[in-house]
Amino acid sequence: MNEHSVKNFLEVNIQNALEKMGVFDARVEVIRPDTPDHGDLSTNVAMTLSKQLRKAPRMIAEELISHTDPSPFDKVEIAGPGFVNFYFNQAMFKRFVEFCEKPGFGRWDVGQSQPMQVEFVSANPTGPVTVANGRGAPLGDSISRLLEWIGYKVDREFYVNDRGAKIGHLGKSLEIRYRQAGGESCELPEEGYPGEYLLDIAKEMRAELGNKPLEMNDDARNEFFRTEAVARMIAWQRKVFEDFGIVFDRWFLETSMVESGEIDQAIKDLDSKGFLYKEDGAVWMKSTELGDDKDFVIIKSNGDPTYTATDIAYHRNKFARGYVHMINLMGADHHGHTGPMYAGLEALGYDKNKLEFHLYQLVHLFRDGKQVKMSKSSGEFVTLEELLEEVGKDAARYFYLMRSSDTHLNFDLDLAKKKTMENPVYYVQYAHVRCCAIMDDERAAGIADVDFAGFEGDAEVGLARELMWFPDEVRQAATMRAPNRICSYAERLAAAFHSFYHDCRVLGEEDIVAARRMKLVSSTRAVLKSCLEILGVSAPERM
RNA sequence: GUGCCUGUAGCUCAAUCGGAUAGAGCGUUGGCCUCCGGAGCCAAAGGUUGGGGGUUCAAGUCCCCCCAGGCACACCA
Repeated sequence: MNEHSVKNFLEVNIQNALEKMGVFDARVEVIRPDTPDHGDLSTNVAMTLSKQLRKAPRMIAEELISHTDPSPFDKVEIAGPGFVNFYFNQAMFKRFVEFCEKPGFGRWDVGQSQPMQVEFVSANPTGPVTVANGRGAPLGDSISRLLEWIGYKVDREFYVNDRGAKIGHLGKSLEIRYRQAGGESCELPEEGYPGEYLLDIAKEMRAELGNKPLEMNDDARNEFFRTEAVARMIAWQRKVFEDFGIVFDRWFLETSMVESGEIDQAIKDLDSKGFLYKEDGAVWMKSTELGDDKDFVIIKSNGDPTYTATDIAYHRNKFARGYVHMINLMGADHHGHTGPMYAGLEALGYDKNKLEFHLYQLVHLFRDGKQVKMSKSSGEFVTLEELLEEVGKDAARYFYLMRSSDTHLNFDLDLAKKKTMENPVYYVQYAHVRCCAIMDDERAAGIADVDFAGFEGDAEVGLARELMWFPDEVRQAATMRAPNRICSYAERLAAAFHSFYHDCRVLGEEDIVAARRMKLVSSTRAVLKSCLEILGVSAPERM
C-alpha cells in the first residue's frame, strides 16, 4: 500500500465496494485510460468478474458504482463493454499533486529493506569497457535505483574474471609493454593485447618501480604482471564508471574463489549429487537430465575448471549471502550461458527463481546518419570512456536508457550532442530549468501560502493528471526492470509542463491563481528531479 | 539445423504482466507568441501492428505455422 498511489487509492475503493457485494477474492486491476474522455482512472473488474458472478458486466458495473463512495469523483460512468470510468474532482487532483513534494513521494515499501543484488557489466578486465557492453552500466545502475525506490536494499556488483588464459596473455602483454617502456625492443605475442592502454599503464608503473619487476624469477614475474594488470585495469574501469555516476559496492574477483576453495567445493558437490561424468578426458555435467538440450564441460581435459564451473561457484556464493533476489544483466550474446547456469544451480538444490538473467540487446552507433563500424581495429571510438567524452554523461545515460533493453539500441551521436528540443534529454532537463526559473524569480516569494480548491483549465488539469501517476510509474518500471519507462514518463510530464507553461502565466497573476499554478510548478520540479535521479541524469537549475 | 530477441506512421521508438478510437518525437504541411520561456506551443496529414490461422467479452500483446533481420549454439570468457 502506498497512500500516494492513485492506483492503490482506487483499488481500495473498489475492494470495499466489492466486499459490500459479497465478493472477497477478486483481483482488481486499475487501468490508466488512454484518453481523458475515458476518465482519470478505470477498471475492468466488472468484465473479469462476469463469469464468476454469472452476470452481465454492465450489471456488475452498476452494482459496483452504487456501492462506491462517490465523494472523490465528479462522475463515475460505465463505458464500452463494461469498463467503469472514474473522473476525479478538483479536490482529488489537488490532493494528489500536494503529495508530490512530500518526502518519499514515488517511493514504495514493497522490498521492506530486504537485500537484493544486481550484477552488471562484468566485462573482462583485459581492455576498456566498450560502448556495446557499456549498455549494461547505466541499465544496471538505474534498475538498482528503481529497486531502491521500491524499498529494496541493493548491492551493485561487478564480477571480475581475473583468471584463465586471457588473463595470462594480459599479464604477458603488460610485461612486454613494460620492457618496451624501458627501451627494450620486443614484440607482443600473437594472442597479446595490442591496445595503447597497456603501454600507458606500463609507463606509469615504470616511473614508480623502475627495473625491479624484471629481476624477479619467471613465476613471480608472471604473477606480478598478471595481478598488477588486473588491478590497474579495474582501477581504470572504476574511474570510468564513476564518471558515469556509477559506484559498485563490490568487485568480486574470480581468483578469490580459488583461494577459498569454493570452486573445488562446488564441483565436488555437483559430483556428489551424481551429476558429473568423465568423457574424452574432461568432466561433464549431465544438464540434459535437468531439461537442457546438451551437456556441458565442467573440467577441461587439462584439469582447469571451465568458465561455467567457476560461475556456478560464484552464484553459489551469491546465494549463500542471503539475497531475496538476484538480477544478472548480460549482453544478449551470453544467452547460451543461462541454461547451464540454471542447470548447475538447480543440481545443487538452489531455487532458481531467485536468480533472474536479464539480457539486453546490442548497441549500434550512428554518426552522420551512418552506422559507426565497431571493429576494434577501426579508428572509430568504441569505448565507454570516449562516448562520455563525446556526448557527456547526461546524454550518454539517457540515450542508453531510453529504449527497452530487449530491442537493439540505435544510438544517434549527433542527436545526443544537439542542444535542441529534438534531443529528449534536453527537452526534459529544460522543463526542469523552467520550473527553477519561475521559482527562483523574486516575484515568487510568498505566493504559495494562499489556499485554493483545485486546478482549472486543460493545461493545469493535464499537468496535474500527469504528475499524480509518478508513484505508479516507478513501481511499474521497477517491476519490469525497465528504466526506459521513466524516460517515457519524464517526456510526457515535460510535454505537459511545456504546454502548461505556454498557456498559463504564474508570476503576476492574482494570488489564488498564482498559488495554484506555483503548486504545479514546484511539484513538477520535484517529480522531474526524481525522474532524472532514477536515470542518473543531472537536473540543472539553469542551462 | 536448434534456442533467444526483434519486426508497429517516411525515420527513431511507446503502448500500463490481454483492455476502449494503437500513441509520442523527428521529418512534412499549416498556424500561434510585445512572454516567467523560442532549446517553445497548437493543429493536420501519415497505420491491414511482417503474413496467415487459433484462443475470448476483448489480441500489437497469449498459442501454432510461415517470412525477414540480429545474437548465440566451444574442453573461450
